[in-house]
Formats: sequence, structure tokens, C-alpha cells
Amino acid sequence: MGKDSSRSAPPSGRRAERSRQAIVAAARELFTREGFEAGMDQIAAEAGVSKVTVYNHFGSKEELFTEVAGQAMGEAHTTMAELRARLAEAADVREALLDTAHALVDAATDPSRLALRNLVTGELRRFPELARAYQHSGPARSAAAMGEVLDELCARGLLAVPDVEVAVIQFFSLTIYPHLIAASIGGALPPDLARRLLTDGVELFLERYRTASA
Amino acid sequence: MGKDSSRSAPPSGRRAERSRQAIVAAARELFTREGFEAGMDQIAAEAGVSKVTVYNHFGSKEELFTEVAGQAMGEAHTTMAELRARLAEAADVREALLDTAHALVDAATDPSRLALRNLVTGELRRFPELARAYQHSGPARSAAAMGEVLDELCARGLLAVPDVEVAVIQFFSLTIYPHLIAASIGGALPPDLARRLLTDGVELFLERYRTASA
DNA sequence: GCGCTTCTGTACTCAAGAGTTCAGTTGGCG
DNA sequence: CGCCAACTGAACTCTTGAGTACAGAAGCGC
Repeated sequence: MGKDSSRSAPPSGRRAERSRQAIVAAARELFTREGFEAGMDQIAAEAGVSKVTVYNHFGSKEELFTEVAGQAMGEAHTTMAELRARLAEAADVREALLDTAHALVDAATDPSRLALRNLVTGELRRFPELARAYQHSGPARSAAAMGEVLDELCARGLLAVPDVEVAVIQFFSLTIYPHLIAASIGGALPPDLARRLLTDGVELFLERYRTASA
Repeated sequence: MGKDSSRSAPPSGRRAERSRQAIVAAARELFTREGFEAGMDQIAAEAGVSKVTVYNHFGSKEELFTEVAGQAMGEAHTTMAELRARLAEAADVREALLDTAHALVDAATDPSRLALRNLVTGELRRFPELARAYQHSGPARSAAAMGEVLDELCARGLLAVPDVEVAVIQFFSLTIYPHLIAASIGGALPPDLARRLLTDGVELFLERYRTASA
């Protein structure tokens, strides 16, 4: 009787796995390059696979899209982890924060990350749940991690931060937000300006929050 | 012979003007609510006008869209002008900057402005020229105006700003960028947090750039 | 190697939406 | 008030792209 409540089960096996990955890779490439307007025929062709196969793996375009977006989100988690690890080694606060800021900017200006961001924001109306998922798995997680970084620096007596929630946003504002804003209109900050912004932003942050002892 | 190189001239007259405005208003409403996916039939209906009339005024959907976007951009210019006017009256720097920041945040979180922003960023791929126009008429102009504000405060001896270009971005970062970022994912900052961010951001900015005399 | 599952290729259906046609109506300018 | 430009409405064309059907050709598990 009813083998599957929704529709026939997705294919499994070695061959199927290869196809699936090729499809996701192609879809990611085309979605990030052309947005949701990318055609299924086009994706199938790019994956070197028949369109029917695509539909055997993913029941619809929406399903494929959310799969791609979800997978790309998962990759974002790595950055923050290694960031906090490196922090333990930093000698003084300025160096620590400069390091952190640099890592953040690098991550934020990474083309594939940017493409994902623009993809999600661009398709907001079509996938409201996806936007919420992105918010939760990206920005919210980064903010939490950054909060812990600041807490740690406070615990070491290097910083004095009365309102961590605010300070986290301020740090992001002074480092990555200008890049994100520029990127959201399809532009990028000139490297020279980016450099000044980074060092000066950290300076600004420090002048407010560092303790006398540091 | 050839009356018009492209196609028949757009209608003129009192009746035509009424139609045109109704069309643009309806298009703006629907485009900002549903994005470029909004249908021409839908727009015509909302404008209380026949679809043919729409095509008599605007040769294509693209043309109508750029008209709407361009018109909406024009309205953004008012804010910055009155902002600099109010600034002349402000007694002390903190108050002046708080005022400025408040006006900026109000403007940035204004729903219709946000809708325009999201509309342009969302349709970036389809209208690259439009994005450039937006960049030039919105952000670039705001940055220039803010630069003059800072210059003025420097001239009055209230601030000391070594790198105005950087300081402008920092001020925007500390005030409006968090709102823009939140809005780009379809969210909004909680009012309480927004308030703390505003006052604290100005404080942060001042601690760095105000002169001893102020 | 047998057989099931997966994949291919092509050709199809179906729906939506942009833009057009046209015969007839209406508003407004002279 | 008479004419012409602007408008209506509804039916139409065309294109595009999602999703399907099906008959046959692999690949892979056993």
C-alpha cells in the first residue's frame, strides 16, 4: 500500500549520490549567479544530468532551492569556531580584535558567502521561512559567538563592556556592516578605504571599551 | 514621415495625466509589495485603468518599473536638506549628532524607503543601471551631506576629524546600518535595543572625535 | 549475469504572464 | 458641438518555464 505519504522516495545508492551532489553543485552555482530565475533545464544541463533525474531527487524547484540554501548555511559555522580558538593566543587586546575583525571581514566579503546572502535577501518574499532560518543560523549565531569573545576579554580584564548586546552590534557595525551594505547594492569598498575602516574602527571600539590596565 | 524614432509618442492632456499618475501610484504600491513579479493586469486593475492604457504610457514593464523607482528616489533628497538646516540651531555637539542620528534612523526605517531599498536590491540582476543610479542618488548623496555636516562641526571647533571619509561611514555604521541590515532580512530591531544603540553609538563617536573644548 | 533501480532523451501538457489587436466608447480641446 | 486623441474590454498571440510521460539504456547490488 502507500509506500510514502508525499511521493515516491528519493533515489539512493552510489550512482544516485553522485547525481544528487552534481545537481546541488550546479544548482548552487546557477542560483547564486542568476537568482531563482535560473531554469531547471539549465541546472540539469550544468549538472550533466537529465531533468527527470533532478525531479526524482527533488520534487520541485522550491525544494531544490531550500536544499541549496540550507547546505550553504551550514558551511558558515566553521568561521566562528576557529575565530574563538585563535583568540586565546592573542597577546594584547588590539591585536585580538584586529584579528577578529579581519577574519570577519574576510568571511563577509567572501564571494560565495555574499552570493548566498544576496540570494536569500533577494528571494525573501518567495521564501519567508528561509529568511528566518538564515537569520537564526547566520547572524544570530555570529552575534552569540562575538558576545562570548567579548565576555572572555572582559573576564581577562582587558575590556569593560557594560552592554554586551550593544557592543557586539557596534563591533559588527564598525567592521563588516559597511561591506555588507556595499555588497547589497552590488558594489565593494575600495581596498584602501576598507583598510582604514578596519584599523580605525577597532581603534574607535577600543577607546571606548578597553580598561586602563590594558 | 517617421513621427517618432522609438514608437508612438506618450499620451498627453488632462485625462492622460490622471491616468499616468494612477498607473504610477498603483505600480509603486504593487511593486513594493510584491516585487517585480507583480503582474501588469494587476497593476492596471489597481489603477482602475485598462491594460492598453498602461502600455500607451509606458512601452514595457521595465520602463514602468524604472519610472517608479526613479520617482521614489527623487523623494529621498528632501531629508538630507532639512537635516543640515536643523543642525545650525543645535547648541552642543551631542545634541546635534543625536538629532542627526535620529533623523537618519527615522528616514532609514521609514517603510516606503525600506521597500524601495529592498526593491532595488532585490531586482539588482535585472536592472544593473538602476542600482548604480540608486547608489549615486541615495547613499552617495547622504555620505556627501554627512561629510559637510562633520566639516561644519569641525569648523566650529566642536569636532576633530582626521579622516572624514572614514568618520562618515563610522557614523552611518553606528546609527543606521544595523537597521538596514536587519531590514534586508525582513526583520526590525526591537525598539529598546534601537534606542540603546542610538545613544550609545553617538557616545562612542563623540569619545573619539570631540575636541577638548566641547 | 539477472534484475531492479536509476538515469536518459525527447516530446509533451499546462499555466502564467507580457504584449497586441480591434471595434467601439468617452472625455475634453477648439 | 464636433472631432480626435485617449480610453475600454475582451479576446488573442507568443514565449517561457515548470513539471510529466514513456520507452529504452545503463549502472549497481547480489
